[in-house]
Amino acid sequence: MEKPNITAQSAMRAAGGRPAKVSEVLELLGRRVVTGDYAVGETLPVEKELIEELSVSRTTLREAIKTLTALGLLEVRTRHGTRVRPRQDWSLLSRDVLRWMQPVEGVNVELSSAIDEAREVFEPAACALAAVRADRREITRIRLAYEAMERAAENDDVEAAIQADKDFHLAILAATGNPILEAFDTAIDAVLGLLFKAAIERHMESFRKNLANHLRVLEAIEQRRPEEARQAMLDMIGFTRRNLENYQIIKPIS
Amino acid sequence: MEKPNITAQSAMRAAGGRPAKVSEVLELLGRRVVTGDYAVGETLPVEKELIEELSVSRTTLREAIKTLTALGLLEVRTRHGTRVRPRQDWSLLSRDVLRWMQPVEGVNVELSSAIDEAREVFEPAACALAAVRADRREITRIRLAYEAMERAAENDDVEAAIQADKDFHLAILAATGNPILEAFDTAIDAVLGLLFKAAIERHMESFRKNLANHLRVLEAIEQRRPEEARQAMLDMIGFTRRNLENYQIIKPIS
DNA sequence: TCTTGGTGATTGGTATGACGAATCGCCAGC
DNA sequence: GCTGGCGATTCGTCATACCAATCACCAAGA
Repeated sequence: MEKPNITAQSAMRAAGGRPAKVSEVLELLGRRVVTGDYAVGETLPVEKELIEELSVSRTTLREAIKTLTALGLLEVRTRHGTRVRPRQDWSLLSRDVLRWMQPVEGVNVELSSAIDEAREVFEPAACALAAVRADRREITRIRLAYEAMERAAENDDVEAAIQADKDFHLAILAATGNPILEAFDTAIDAVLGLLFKAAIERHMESFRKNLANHLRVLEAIEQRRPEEARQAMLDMIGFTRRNLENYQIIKPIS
Repeated sequence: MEKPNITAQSAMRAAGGRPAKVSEVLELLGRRVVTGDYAVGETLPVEKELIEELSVSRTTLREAIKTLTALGLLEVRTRHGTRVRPRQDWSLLSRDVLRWMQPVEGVNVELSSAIDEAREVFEPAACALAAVRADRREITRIRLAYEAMERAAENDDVEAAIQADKDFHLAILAATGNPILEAFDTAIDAVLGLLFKAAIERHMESFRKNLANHLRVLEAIEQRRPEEARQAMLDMIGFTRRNLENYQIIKPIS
């Protein structure tokens, strides 16, 4: 049902229960980079200093840095040190990077707005594709997510509502059969949780009102009507956008 | 002008000129995973065996595996070994992963089709956004790329044509001001090269015919007409798609 | 016979120390 | 002042060791 979601976050505890050191270092350095603690273009302290500051072995430090390099945050050159790469090279669709970019409390309005704008681009198209290509299994998954939303609405269960809403969108993405579009699911998964949580907690009623939009999407996909599905998703995102703007979780379109 | 493009590929040679060992191991293991040499869900040989097979130290092997883990290809659990994660978790927008997924000769039709389909989704939208938001600098970059395309057409310079065409599309993406959309530039950069190369080499004339489409996009952006820009890009992609289909570089829409 | 408990082997996680290669900065000599 | 070289710096790689968690196996006891 759920994918493993192996991220630094979830991997932070080794089987035993103690936090894994590499993950700790990764989290710390990753956050320092995205928060600008180490500015773009800046050179990080040399290995020796970081080892002393963090009290870890060189092995551990280097493994963490290898991960940050793979995520596009850092660039290591022999003898020149470790530097922060420009923002456009960061893997913004990585769970870890997205998490680091969100403040511990609240939301990153700039980033959330960008993701919401991207949703408006991808999700209607994904719906249209899903209406054409989804197999029975995938449609069932979408329907189950919708039904879970209905139950959550009845029970006033915020957590379940968020989860079901996310599942609904992820199921549609998965039904496009396009692996490139599916790559976007990380952003959906990582951020819709935040956005919806902020919105739903403020006003569960808006979640209920949005149920009808979801149902339209579902039915259009079931009936193999791509253009209706596209339009329904567009309407839904518009509805959501207005809510998010009202709560200042995202900023209005420029 | 050009971004550093630090990938395993380019990092394969350390400053000296000798290939870096970690990168070699990374390339080898990465390709084994995406080619299915190590199947999804399968457990890789234990560290000791890989060390012996590849004749590298444990440090080197583990740093390579750390990178593959960050790219979503592998998952390491203490005492359980290293396993290949399901395909939908792979970072398809990473240069390295995309490269591994393309055969050494020719193109991966499935993947190329998916990327082309994704382009049709986000590039028209990117054009519309660029028409609204691009600043003078960004518009200049787009125009310069267009002019480079014209020169390449005059000179029958295939390499320059490919590069300029890529630049044109990347410049538009960069002008959206949306970092999430920009994240797809990796896919564009890594794959348009392949696609265009295959197409242009076969028939430079189609590249020339496509110039007018590019000009329409450029002018619409300069004149701040988002809907015209969107439509122009849609037309351009349709034109390209027909070519690619003819050459069986991608498969027809389902 | 089945369960329970221990015990050693396996496997990844971390720490250390060492050496190499490339490069930078400084200083001496021309 | 310029040039050449030498030492120091810094990352890349290697070898080894120990730890913790877990698994497979076996033996003792109910």
